Amino acid sequence: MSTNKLPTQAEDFPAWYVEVVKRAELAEHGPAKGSMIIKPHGYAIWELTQRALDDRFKATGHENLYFPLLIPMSLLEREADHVEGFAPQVAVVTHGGGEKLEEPLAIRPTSEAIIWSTYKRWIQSYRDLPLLYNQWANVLRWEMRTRLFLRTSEFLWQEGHTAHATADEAMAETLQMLEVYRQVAEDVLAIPVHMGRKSPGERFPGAVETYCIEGLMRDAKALQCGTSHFLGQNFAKAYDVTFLNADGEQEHAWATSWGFSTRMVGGTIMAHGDDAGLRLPPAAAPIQVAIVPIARTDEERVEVLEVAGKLRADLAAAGVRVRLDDRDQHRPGYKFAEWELKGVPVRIELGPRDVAAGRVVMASRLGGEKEEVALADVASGMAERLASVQKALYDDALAYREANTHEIASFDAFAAGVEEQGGFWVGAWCGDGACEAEIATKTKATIRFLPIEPTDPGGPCVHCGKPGVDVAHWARAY
RNA sequence: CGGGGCGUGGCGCAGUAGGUAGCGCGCGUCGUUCGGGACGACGAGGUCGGAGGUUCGAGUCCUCUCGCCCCGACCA
Repeated sequence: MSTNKLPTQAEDFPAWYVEVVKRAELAEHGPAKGSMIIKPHGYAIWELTQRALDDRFKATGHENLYFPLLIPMSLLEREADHVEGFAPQVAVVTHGGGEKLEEPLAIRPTSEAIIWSTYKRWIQSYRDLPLLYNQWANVLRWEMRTRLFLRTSEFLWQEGHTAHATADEAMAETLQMLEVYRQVAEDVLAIPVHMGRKSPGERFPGAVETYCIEGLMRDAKALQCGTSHFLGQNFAKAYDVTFLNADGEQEHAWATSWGFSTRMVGGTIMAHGDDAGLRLPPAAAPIQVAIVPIARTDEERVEVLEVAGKLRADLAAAGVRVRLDDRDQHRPGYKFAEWELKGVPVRIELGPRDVAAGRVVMASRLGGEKEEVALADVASGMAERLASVQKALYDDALAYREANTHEIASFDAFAAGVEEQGGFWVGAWCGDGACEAEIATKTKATIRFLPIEPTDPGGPCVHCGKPGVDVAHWARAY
């Protein structure tokens, strides 16, 4: 690991980000363009996120299944908007077994096509509905520009695909999963998010409505953190999925899909990190507590490690993810810096003086003074301590977002403000896609979201002056 | 696709007029160290992205080629 200083967030945020990802051993570039090797510390963050999501999926009645990576091109091409939206990003397998394939196979950029072509066989009657399924998978999108975690050509995610008998039920499902995403983003990753609706221009290809959770990163740029789509009957029509309702009539099924990806590991880094590196929310921290033993002599080492080992066992028994850093090739100062870089929320220093006094020295990744805590109280008080770190990170991010959210007083102020300080800019929008596009061209800011229910802004569009029909949050985004 | 950059020990880099490859970190052994990124000694490790060419001789010059990264347009 390099011991040079990190670039600071203020001088070069993108460089800071890449360096943190690499030095904290979250991930590195794979050999193929835009690909990523996720290392154990990064993957463990993803695993914790996965578990939090999966538990909630199960609790809301969903089951996991798995569909194939390869999709025959003809299948993918059935839904017009969907094809048009994804065509430029699809990688295609043309050869296999040393020969050119009869029909090229697309590597899934998302799985609506293969899933809905299959649902056709699974759905006959309203009694077969709803289908509440989710899959954990990798997908591939040929991106022009990539960034570790935030945008890689291949990424890991979950994609839920549900089928319903009525539009109302499908819409309720769409919003329910959006709420699940909000909970995981806020309660687990400690990233405050807005729940909203995408403008037609930002909608998922093939969706009737796209809802999203949207967060603000430490550089005042927005990040789309998860999306939940109400697909209407578009896919059922494209893939001919019909069912007989209770009145004996054929109907097309109603669909939703929703996804949350490894991008959020990047979001967690950018929402909380500081100039010393990562700051992980305890709920998503692979290691919540690192114990650094300190000793000079062999006798001290034996004595300290014995106490440290017992402390580790006590913490583990209390349900804490704890690491005893007993590596002897590094001195304590090195370890302090490393665990800070890796974002471990709480560090415990344990040396001969502490052993003698029956206490430890505790340091929070959030800063402040080191604190002496009686050995006997460490394990019992840890859950509460971690919870307070979790809350503090969330509160900090929320305060940052509030401080970087602005009402639009005039278009010029908006354009200048978004350029100089970033953040969310809130104001009235006329609902016209052409106007939206012009704003994007002029400011590089896009509508990140509209309220879930259209809301009268009570004034004219901030750009064109036509009557406003909705309240928009604009920002520059990843 | 447009603009820029880079391919040389594991990582980051240097490389003289073309003369047979070096530095820092890391790695191994030993010793001293250990409460905020330790130090010393010794040691291991490279057909310089690939192919062709010029030359007595190429990391270095020429031609071709492959790949990756960064910045913009596309996107979770």
